[in-house]
Amino acid sequence: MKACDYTRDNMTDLLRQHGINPTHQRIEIAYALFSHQEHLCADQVMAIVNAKHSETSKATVYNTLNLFQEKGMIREVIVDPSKVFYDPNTHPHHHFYNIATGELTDIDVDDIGLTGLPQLPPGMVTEGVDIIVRVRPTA
Amino acid sequence: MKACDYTRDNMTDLLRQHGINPTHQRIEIAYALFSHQEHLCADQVMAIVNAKHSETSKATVYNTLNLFQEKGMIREVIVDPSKVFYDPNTHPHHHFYNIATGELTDIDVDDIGLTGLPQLPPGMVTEGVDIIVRVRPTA
DNA sequence: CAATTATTTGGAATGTGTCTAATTTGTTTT
DNA sequence: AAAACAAATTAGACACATTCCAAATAATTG
Ligand SMILES: [Mn+2]
Ligand SMILES: [Mn+2]
Ligand SMILES: [Zn+2]
Ligand SMILES: [Zn+2]
Repeated sequence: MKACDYTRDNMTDLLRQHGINPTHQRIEIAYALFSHQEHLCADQVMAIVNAKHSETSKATVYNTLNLFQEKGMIREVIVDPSKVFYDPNTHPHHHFYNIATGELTDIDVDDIGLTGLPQLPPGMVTEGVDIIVRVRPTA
Repeated sequence: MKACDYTRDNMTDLLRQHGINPTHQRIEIAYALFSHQEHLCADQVMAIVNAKHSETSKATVYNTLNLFQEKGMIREVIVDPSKVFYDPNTHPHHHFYNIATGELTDIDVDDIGLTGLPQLPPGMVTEGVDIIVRVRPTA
């Protein structure tokens, strides 16, 4: 799917596909995340959605991002102790994290090989593997 | 160094080795982290240090943990959006994160192999690579 | 000892994120 | 369509980790 394919109508379908009732606010929040194709935190989403006229409350932005995540429509990225980033890319992938700017960049999981992880204790299952490469501009 | 080798006297040396002036509070905080050999967050450190009589303020705990980290004596682990964990193990290594209990377990870096990381853009250097394996008890 | 510097401290402030009870919106029933 | 019911949104209070600040203490220097 190309970036220009992320229309509000497509967001409505996407929401339905994830069993989420499409409302004005939910469509706008989904559109903010998917049309930008970026890793955004809650207050950035809020700023985008309310850019013209204030339309969506803080509570709804947080409720909705958590709902999207529970339904598997987006993913959380934990790299910054002060805020959560939300990622519209739910395919398995990893991240470069620019510690100077806070910018996140995807790393395709097909490219990388990871071996030698110790066996899990019995009764444990892997929920996911996150690789974060912290980078910074040369001093 | 064995666990029983972490005495308060050794902490004094360790602090000096990192260019940190050893004070009562700094020695206690270092001792809390190194003698436990665990991943602790700020309020756990505070609880340990003040277990008997309240001796160290919240501000000092935070100041000191940040100082230790800047001087490379300990390391931050970012896995939980609500709090930072501090790790007395500064050797390169990775982590299991039990999302049910919040417990962190080290993974030795010698055991694992990681290949295929894309080349960095020019002017960028890698500061570190963190691999976090999120695990949970079988449903 | 006096002066200076380093460290610690309580408490206020900041910033994310959650909670709650009231309102609005949407849907179903009669 | 009006009433009843359910779902979603909202403002603002709240919680909590962390930082900030200016005053108090402690340690060092001359
Ligand atoms: Mn969440
Ligand atoms: Mn920090
Ligand atoms: Zn991503
Ligand atoms: Zn560790």
